[in-house]
Amino acid sequence: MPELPEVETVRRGLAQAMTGATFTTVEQRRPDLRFPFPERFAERLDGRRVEAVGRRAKYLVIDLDDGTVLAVHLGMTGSFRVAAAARGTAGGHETVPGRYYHARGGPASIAGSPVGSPHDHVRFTFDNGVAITYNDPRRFGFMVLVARAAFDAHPLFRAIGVEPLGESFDAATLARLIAGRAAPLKAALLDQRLIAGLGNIYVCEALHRAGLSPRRAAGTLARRDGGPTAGAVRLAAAIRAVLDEAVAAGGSSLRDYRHTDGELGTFQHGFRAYDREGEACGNPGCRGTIGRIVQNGRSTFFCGICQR
DNA sequence: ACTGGATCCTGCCTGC
DNA sequence: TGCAGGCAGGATCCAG
Repeated sequence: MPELPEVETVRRGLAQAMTGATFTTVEQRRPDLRFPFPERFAERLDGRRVEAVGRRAKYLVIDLDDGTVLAVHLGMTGSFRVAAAARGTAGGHETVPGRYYHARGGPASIAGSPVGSPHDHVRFTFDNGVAITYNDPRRFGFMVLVARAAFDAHPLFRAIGVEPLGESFDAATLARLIAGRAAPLKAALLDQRLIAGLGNIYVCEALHRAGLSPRRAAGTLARRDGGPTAGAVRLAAAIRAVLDEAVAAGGSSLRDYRHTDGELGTFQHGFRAYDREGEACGNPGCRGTIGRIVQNGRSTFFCGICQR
């Protein structure tokens, strides 16, 4: 689900709501998500103050005042909803997360019930009056507690690759990462050990913008001396551009993704390839049509005419 | 080294 | 109308 732009949007919402606040209640409604919750999860959070809400790849990284990090992965369908502190009267009850939305249609339902969805798995409350609920129908998400000092060495995080919006990501870095690789570009860009945070949507979009075939061997974007080809320069720029634009739009809303305040991201309207099978390729001067193939079990959308 | 497939889950959409 | 099957933003594991 959520790829880098969606996780970054969630991060901003959580940072606004919980930075500086102290956990007063942690209600854990089932023993596991994708993995079991950490031992004594609620007790270990209770009374802790949130120092910062960060992001690494597709993980939310919440630093606590005792040197512990609460790291959260949203999987495919995880979401947080923030119910604001009771300043003013916003209707008396909060809306409920986890409603499903059609990819192209409007909301299937907006009205919330005060009871809560069966997929609300964790509810945090804070001393500033904020309540934050984690909802995850498919339960591919998970939460872990890690000592800050051990974070970089943790098995989940030690192999994570470069941040594509970070200063160190450029064409030269991209070329170095994929030099010598025979795997298709699509697979290489989805590999979190190389570049962290891209998923199916933004890989399709970046390759389309760069005019590169998802089937092409990744290593062909590195010159023999390891430097970037013109294609690598285009791809690095396309990755950064599409992520920047998506973050600015608050991410893409398909099915169940929403901001922590319930608003929808709008970048799905900016898709040029993803989920546009049969539609005209929008690249300048190209008269091709977007097609769909399956690579590594995932749909790839691309134009066979201008993506070489 | 890479690919394909299965797996963890639930729910929506399509087609029969 | 019902129901089975396919598919979905992630990620890991295994066999070949």
